[in-house]
Amino acid sequence: MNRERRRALSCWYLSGPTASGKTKVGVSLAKRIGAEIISLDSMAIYRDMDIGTAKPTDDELGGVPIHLINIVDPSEEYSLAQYIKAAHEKIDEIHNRGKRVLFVGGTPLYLKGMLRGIFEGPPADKDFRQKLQDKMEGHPPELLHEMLAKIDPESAKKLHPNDIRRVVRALEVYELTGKPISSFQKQFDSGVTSEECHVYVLQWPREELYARIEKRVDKMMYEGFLDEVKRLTERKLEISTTARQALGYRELLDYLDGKMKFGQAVDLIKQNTRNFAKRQETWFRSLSECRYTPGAAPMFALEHDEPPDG
RNA sequence: GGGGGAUUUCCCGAGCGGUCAAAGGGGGCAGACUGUAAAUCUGUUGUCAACGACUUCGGAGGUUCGAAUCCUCCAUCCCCCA
Repeated sequence: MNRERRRALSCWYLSGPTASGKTKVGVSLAKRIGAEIISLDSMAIYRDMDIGTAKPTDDELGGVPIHLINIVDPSEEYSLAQYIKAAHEKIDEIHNRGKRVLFVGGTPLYLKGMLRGIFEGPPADKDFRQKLQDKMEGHPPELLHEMLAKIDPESAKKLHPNDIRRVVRALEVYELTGKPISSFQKQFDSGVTSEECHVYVLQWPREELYARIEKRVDKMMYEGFLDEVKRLTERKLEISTTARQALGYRELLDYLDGKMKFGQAVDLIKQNTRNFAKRQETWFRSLSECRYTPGAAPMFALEHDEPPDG
């Protein structure tokens, strides 16, 4: 196990699907263990996107420091690798201050990136992707997959021909490094057990979770979510593709573009959020590090579960 | 009061005598996922002792070797003329 991974595993984590109550529980947990919070959220990194990302307010934080929110402008793209790098820097900073680190958030890919590490690969290459797209003009998507099968049969076998994004990335990595992406990805498969780390996942019965989501979306609308999105569209800078795919924002953006009625947009936000929550849960199930705790009454058994040093 | 149209599996919606447990979409459920991830992709979805059987297409009858598809009556909804 390398140094990065050891460092990541020395931190505490609180995750769970959207609307599971992570912020509230996270803040109280942070206070109990003397931690600063690092947000584990792919959208809260954006400034000016507050209501829709359910960013914690100063009031909710009650003085607990939080990091990696409001660090990029909505016009900028952002990626997994950037997050992981920034997070590791933050961990060092906080540890040097003699505090513990508690990650709080619901982006499972980022969670896995912390827990299992990521591979040092080349960033996305827009030119390459553009060229590939031009080349594919008029050809069936299976052709890409066939191309991949020739250079990296292992990845091709794992990827569905329709999974164009991943097929393209695999092709891209090969083009840029001369090595198949499958040769980089081997290390992430095995994780430590939940007893060996502090990764907590808030859990709710599905029905209750869905009801909480509905309620929360209504609350966001009441708090002025639409105005927040309007303000975003009034800026000079275009909203980046990463930022505009945030739940709620994309539906409201479509509404403002006249693509649907307001009520439809709100219903869609609820629906898409429910689907997302379900996908998050699939992730948690796949990570051996996760320890479940009931969202309604999380218990952290601090007395006989001493946190690791550092 | 008269004329016309509709009723399909959780929802929307195809089907118009056999190849129909019934296209497609939505939803549900499950899975994948490492530089777009709150994204993207995949599988599954009547029941069962399940390569076969059984029950479904508003209800009840009928025609036919055979019906979700044709006929009759009933129910509900919609439209048009009064």
